Amino acid sequence: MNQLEEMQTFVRVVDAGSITKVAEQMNTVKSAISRRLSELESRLGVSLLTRTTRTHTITDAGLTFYDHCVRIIEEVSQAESSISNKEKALEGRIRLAVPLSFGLAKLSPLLQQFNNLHPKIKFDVDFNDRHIELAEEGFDLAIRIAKLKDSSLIAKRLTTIQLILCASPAYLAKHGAPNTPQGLANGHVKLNYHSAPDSWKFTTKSGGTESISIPSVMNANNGDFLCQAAIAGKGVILMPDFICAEAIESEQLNIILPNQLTNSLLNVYAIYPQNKHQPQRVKSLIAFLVEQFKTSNK
Amino acid sequence: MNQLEEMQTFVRVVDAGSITKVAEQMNTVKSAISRRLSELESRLGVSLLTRTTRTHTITDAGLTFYDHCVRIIEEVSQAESSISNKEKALEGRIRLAVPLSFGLAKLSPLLQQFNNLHPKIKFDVDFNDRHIELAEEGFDLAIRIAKLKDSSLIAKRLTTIQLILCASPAYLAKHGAPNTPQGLANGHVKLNYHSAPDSWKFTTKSGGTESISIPSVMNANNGDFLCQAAIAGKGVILMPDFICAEAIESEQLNIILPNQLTNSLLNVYAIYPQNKHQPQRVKSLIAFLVEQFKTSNK
DNA sequence: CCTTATAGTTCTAATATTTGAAACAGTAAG
DNA sequence: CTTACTGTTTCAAATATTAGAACTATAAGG
Repeated sequence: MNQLEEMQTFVRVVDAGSITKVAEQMNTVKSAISRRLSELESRLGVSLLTRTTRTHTITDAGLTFYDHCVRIIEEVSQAESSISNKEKALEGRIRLAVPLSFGLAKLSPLLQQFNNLHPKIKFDVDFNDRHIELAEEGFDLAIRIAKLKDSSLIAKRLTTIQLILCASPAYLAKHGAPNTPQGLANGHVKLNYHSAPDSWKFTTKSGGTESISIPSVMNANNGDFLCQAAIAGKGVILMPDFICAEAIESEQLNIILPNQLTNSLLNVYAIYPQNKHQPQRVKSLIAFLVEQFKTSNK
Repeated sequence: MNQLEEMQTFVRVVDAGSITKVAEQMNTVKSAISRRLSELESRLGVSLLTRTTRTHTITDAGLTFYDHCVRIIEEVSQAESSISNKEKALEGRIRLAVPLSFGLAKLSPLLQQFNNLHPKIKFDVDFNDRHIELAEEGFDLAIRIAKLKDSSLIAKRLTTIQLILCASPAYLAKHGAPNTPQGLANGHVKLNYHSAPDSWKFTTKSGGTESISIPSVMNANNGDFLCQAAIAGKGVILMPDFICAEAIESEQLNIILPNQLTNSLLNVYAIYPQNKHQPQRVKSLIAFLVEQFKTSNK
């Protein structure tokens, strides 16, 4: 019982005035068309066509039904094509969740660029460091830093972030610039970034691992704030490169113990629900981000 | 591929928020529901629901599609129920073709009665003696007198008509009232009713058949007109009883050679296309006519 | 008027689709 | 950490649909 196909068949038979012709149009045999019509009439309990052996005339009820059918068929085709087109075209809205600092520093310009390429794609960006249930909150895509555990999501690595240990020249002048991890443990204080580990691990020149823990004089979940504090000489920070790069460049901050940190690399992932059918706009954005990060890292 | 069922399933899943519940509602198993959704999404090439293993959230596209679906389902149900009800209820229009004289004389009062019983049933009556292609011209029903050959139609005998040979007393006084068919052949003239045969057949007292042909001084395709002419003494008429009964009653016409005509009975049939599903109103009318003629003939 | 071609219906074997049941995978709640 | 529950997948069995031929009846053409 395929109501829609029955309706379609009925409409075409009325239009063409011939079961045989419709069978040809629809690439089937006349018996199939005949049976569909009978089926429909039986279900409705109404004759739609008054038949002689060779011709048929539409009944009153048939006429009424015909009008309904035409409209319904039109609406179904609209319903299907509207969303299919929308999803296949580079337009519509992308809901995106990004970490605050990385988002502002690194992603923001890329999104602007992407938007220039595809002006019909609108963004709805949530800058937030909280954990987000992608599927449940209706996000198309999220950017996450570091490890993820949600296994029903798909992750694509975009780039890496270098963690850099640094402090201001004034601070270092006052507390002494350490040459070894051990040196850091003597009298230094840190400004603690939100989800950072309590202790820092270093790879020594001999190849061993050393874990150093120093007191935190300031905690915050915002890297830029801590970076400002470090520039003001409040302590040592372990910061993603994109946050402190500028301060290092201008020598407001100096790198401490370069290349000695273990696991100083964080991965940045684009993660998205494992939808079988992803809107084209989302696919495009992911591809764009992958491409951009690839070239900018060269 | 049953699009409508897919849409229905999708809507119910969105409403209920659970595939399992919908499976129960629809008296099937969850695997069927799950497969229908996947099928629909594949065909559209779009994710309608973003799934985790235990829950799902509707996507943007899903939301759009949902609205369409709800409207379409509503319209389909309207389309089907509207005509089903209309055809099953005692309302609507009956297109009826009836012979002119018989229609006016015998049918007209019955139709009025029927209309009083079922005031919602409208009539569209074509009083016409021409041959009508029932099916092709969209009639629900026709009343026909005598034989019919259209085998794709169904006929139901309603009543019989008695043909009566008569003339006015004045005419008979002038030309002589015949006692035998042979007597009629001597100097009598007839007023010829449209499709009547050229010669009249009589059953003689000895049991034989006699065929008499007399000149026609007037031809017409309207019985009432010929009846008036006969009353005016213009000639002999062979008329259906319902046309001349009143004139005979009032002795404006006298019966000639009573009970001697062969085949003086005509059958009246209700004929209708052999639709498998006839509107209830038409069924009712046929039943009513059969019933009324049965009682009136007692 | 008869013959032939054609339209639609019905029947049946073959084919395709859909279902139901069970196994499976993953998550939430206790 | 276990249990209960949700949704997905798989596959044999049930169901529905189709193609093709035979059949009925009409229209058209000689």
